[in-house]
Amino acid sequence: MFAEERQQRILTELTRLGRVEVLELVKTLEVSEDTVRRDLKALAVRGFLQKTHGGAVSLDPSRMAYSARVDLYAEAKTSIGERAAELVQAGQSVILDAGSTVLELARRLRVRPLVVLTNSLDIASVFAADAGVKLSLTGGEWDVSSRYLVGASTVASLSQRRADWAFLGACAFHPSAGITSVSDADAAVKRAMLEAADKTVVLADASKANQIAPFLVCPLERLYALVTDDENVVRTLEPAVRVELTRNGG
Amino acid sequence: MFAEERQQRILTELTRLGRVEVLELVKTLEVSEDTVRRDLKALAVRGFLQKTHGGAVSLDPSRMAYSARVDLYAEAKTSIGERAAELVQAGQSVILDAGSTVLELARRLRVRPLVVLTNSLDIASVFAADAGVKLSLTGGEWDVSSRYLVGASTVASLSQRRADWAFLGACAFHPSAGITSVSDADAAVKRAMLEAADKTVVLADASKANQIAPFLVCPLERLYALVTDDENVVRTLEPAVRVELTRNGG
DNA sequence: GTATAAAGCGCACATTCCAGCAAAATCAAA
DNA sequence: TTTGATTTTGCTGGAATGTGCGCTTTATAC
Repeated sequence: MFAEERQQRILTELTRLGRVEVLELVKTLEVSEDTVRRDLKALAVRGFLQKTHGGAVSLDPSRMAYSARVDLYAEAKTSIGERAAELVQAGQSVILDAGSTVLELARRLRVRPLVVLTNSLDIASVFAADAGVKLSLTGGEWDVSSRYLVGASTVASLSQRRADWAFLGACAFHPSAGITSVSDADAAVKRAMLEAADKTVVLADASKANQIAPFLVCPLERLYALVTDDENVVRTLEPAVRVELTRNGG
Repeated sequence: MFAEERQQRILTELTRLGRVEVLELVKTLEVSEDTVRRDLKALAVRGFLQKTHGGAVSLDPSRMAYSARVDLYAEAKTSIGERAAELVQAGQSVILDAGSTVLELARRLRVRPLVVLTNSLDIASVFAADAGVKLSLTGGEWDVSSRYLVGASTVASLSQRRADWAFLGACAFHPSAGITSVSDADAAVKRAMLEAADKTVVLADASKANQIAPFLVCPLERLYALVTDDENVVRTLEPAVRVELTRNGG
């Protein structure tokens, strides 16, 4: 049995039960403990599971906590958020999409006063105790796995607002296909945010580059800018859209 | 059971109830006190909770104030929430007003499946990771001091929904003046909740009895029941409204 | 104040992990 | 097939980690 086959079976077991033990896998796969540990280590590095003493647990958001999820692009997200935060000036109003990259932006938005409208509970809680921020939430139905509010109610509350900026996150983007999303409902919310804002900025790390998802949000030309950490993006996307590179990138 | 799994369960319990006790966890997790304390310490270092003598409390900025606040009526609120939770059956839909008493109710709502609509971020976060609950939020503007969403947007999103129950909290109530609120905007939201629900229940500890605030929510006759811990309320309010007492199961 | 409960510390025991090594398997080309 | 380089696997001993126990210190309650 090849290493790839073993690791595949480990992942299957993991999604089925949410946890695996080294000694169990030794019996099931008929290999030594070391081999199992090496497999688990390899899978952990690739972000497929969380190692523990004696085994591993799933980092599926539904099985494990959101906070325990490891993020391979954490560094990129931080620098992207930092760069995007520089765009906003005191007294302006911003619409913040859900997503970990936008959450980083929210944490780095230091200017006050500020008007914030978001569909993310995580982002809302960043500002919840801040008297310098006028915070609003869109209504909507809570998506447990993606942790955002979506639906007709979300779109409706966005349609009655105006803002200086909209910051969208976690999209797929592509030179010709533009900004796309994996979810119909998410795309609708993003479009509503875009409509409500004067200028729209998309935040996306390198993993989102040259990807196409089924549901169109908007063409690249519609954006004010795209903030990323990937140098190659500048070549492929400009001049269709202004690309802001993070510090280390350019 | 791996340490990660234990800590995960501690966090789940913590977001649900806002607090955990070492001795309870010892029984639940079937490990020694030392192990529980080590888990709590590890989680505290990572910033997931605040250790206390005998357990831990949630460090969520929203709950911090709650747990740190000296609340003379904490016990009453717990028992009121517990009593009110008994009214709800699996599969029903509930509208939950903001407020510490209703938050206690939310924590004790164990039946699933459940449909929840609320204007409180604190209550929303109780259900945010629960796949058995279909959670929605009203939109609206965030009130920093009272910690709820209010405004035209809140009322509008309520007007498009129906629910089996509405649970309102933190009102003033009076035999002749009925249910009243100190805030115009809050009263409007409460009225909208009342309109959207089949049956409305008001949760109020003894401190709210015989009080009159400037803005009318509804007369007592409009309610399905009022849940309180104050025995005197039965005499003064019945038969205008059905009163559910916590102590003796009235 | 004292009594009681909880927290912290060091220890021992068991388990798990890891680095290095050598054997075995795999592959590429002569 | 043979040869040699590379990868994978299993083994061994030492290091690290997790857990529970007894003890002392500290905090809370009365």
